[in-house]
Amino acid sequence: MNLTNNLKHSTANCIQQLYGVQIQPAQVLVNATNPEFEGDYTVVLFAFVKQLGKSPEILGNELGAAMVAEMKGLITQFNIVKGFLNFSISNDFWFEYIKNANPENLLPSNNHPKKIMVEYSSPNTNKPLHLGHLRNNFLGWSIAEILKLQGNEVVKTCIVNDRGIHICKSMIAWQLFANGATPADTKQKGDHFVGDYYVKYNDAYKAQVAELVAGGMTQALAEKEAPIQKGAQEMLLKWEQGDAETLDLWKRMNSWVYEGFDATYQKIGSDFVKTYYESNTYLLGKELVEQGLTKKVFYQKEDGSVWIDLTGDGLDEKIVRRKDGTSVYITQDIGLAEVKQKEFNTDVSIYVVGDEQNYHFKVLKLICQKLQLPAADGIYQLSYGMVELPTGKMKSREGTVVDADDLVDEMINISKEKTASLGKVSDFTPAQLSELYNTIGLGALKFFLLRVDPKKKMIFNPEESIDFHGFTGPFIQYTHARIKSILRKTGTDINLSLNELLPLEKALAIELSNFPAVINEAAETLDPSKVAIYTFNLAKLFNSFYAELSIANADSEEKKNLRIQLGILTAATLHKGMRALGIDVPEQM
RNA sequence: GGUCCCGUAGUUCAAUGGAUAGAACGGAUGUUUCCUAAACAUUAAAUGCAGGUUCGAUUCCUGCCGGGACCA
Repeated sequence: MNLTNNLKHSTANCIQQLYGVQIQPAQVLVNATNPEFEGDYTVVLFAFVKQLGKSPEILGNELGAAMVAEMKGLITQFNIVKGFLNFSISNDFWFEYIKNANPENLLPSNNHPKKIMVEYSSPNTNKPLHLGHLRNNFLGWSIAEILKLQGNEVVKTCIVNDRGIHICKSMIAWQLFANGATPADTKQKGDHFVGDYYVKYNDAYKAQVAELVAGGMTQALAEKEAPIQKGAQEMLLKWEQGDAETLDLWKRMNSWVYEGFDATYQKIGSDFVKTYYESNTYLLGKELVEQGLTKKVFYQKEDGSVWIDLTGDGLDEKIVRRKDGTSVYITQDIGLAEVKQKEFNTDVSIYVVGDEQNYHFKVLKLICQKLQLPAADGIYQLSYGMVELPTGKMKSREGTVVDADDLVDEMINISKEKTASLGKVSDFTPAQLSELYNTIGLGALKFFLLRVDPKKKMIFNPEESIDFHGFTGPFIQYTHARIKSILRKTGTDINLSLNELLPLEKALAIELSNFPAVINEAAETLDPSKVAIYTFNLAKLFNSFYAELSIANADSEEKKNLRIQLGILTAATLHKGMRALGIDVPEQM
């Protein structure tokens, strides 16, 4: 239990003893004391003033005295300002904390570990990954890592949308325009190669429509009649009928795409325990639709289509099977939820999916609940906002998509230039340099996308967003490298003896002690930005400490050892925190 | 038409109903005989509008204005 929780329990306890009133510890608000007042932690009393019929002054005095008595040796004194009860924590407590903290074990304890699935990435096979996918991948990976740090068992999965009309568009364009070319021939990454044919399809389609319109056809009709469009539809039909030639081409082109994806995933550090393919799962919901009809969860309309009425839950009616018997998007998801549950039997299943699908997931969970599927209650969408450009949304048709591979490469290049201009790593081998550029470039990118509350849409400005100063990954990486550099010089073989703590030393100890609570909070709210903000604040605090107080040349051996220990703990915490974001921290930079 | 989300310094982001709304970038000014200046210190600058609830509202409620998403 951390100190904040201790204070909450003690507050509840003392109120119970003094006034016989029951209060839940969770109701007690404990904050860090505002720096302009004396104290370390503050209990906010206003909430209890009315309930207990006491003025804040009297309540504060009685409660403060009782808590000092109860937590003797821990709390040294208290003061009251309006309704704020400020407690000072003893120097010895913080010293003991610093002395006993184990840099190898900084994590929260968890008595109720869960088995949690995190599904993320979810690409289409007709286009390469873009900036939006990067946010998804980084979020998914990070939240999985944070949940692991909290002590849970995590299964990372991916669903690949590998079928449908959009894939057929790439396929027909390839047949028409490629002359049998392959990614190997053109020395192109497979996903980009296939994506280019998707673009070529759209160009050809537009040209054909324009031609038909010029020949006197209406726009609407032309859009239906364009030969390439008809070709794609025929191809989809052949695919569904299992036509061997079509399937061969489909497999061949998808394998190119997967090769490209794998390269990107490896570069950005995404991995999966299991990858599902929609081509294998898209029929799975059908059985459940039949069951739902029997259970009268669904009903059939006169035209034969199958629906569910969710108006009682504040939503609409939703179709789950078309009149021609084909399943819709949500039917597939119901089937997949069931399959995943059978395979992994998880307590919770988190889907990392953009907020444009909020409604879809609300419906999905409701339907699963009404069907009484075991997976139902565990379904949770980690909904994240769009990444927009200063000019607005990314639009592939207008060529304003920021390509994931391009962006990653650019970040690495910038980190290379920046590192070279500082000239601090002249002793690195070429391989070490290359690794360092990757670490810094990806660190900057990941941190940039993860430092914002996932729920909010964010703006990415290609010119201005790339920064290596201030609230960035490289700032924290630099702080870590700097600590490591100092520790290499001072050594880390130390013996700690009791010290009076200076304000900056104490502030660092307090900040360090918050780490487990931050991990818990990030895990509970599925919000890696909490970890990003925390690591930044810790690094900033250490940099102030560093500028103010010398470690290697401290006034006394005791001080030196104390500060070395603070350095060890800070470095370890930054390392753990950044790893939770999928970011490495270099030993030197 | 219905449902949902979002409006905070010039810009990008913070702030479980709590003390004088924090950071970063950009702007201004300083700090390098001493442990990594990708750093540190000082400084100017913001809650869309109008009501309401509350001891206290960026946060909750209502209306309006502006931006976005989804469902037909």
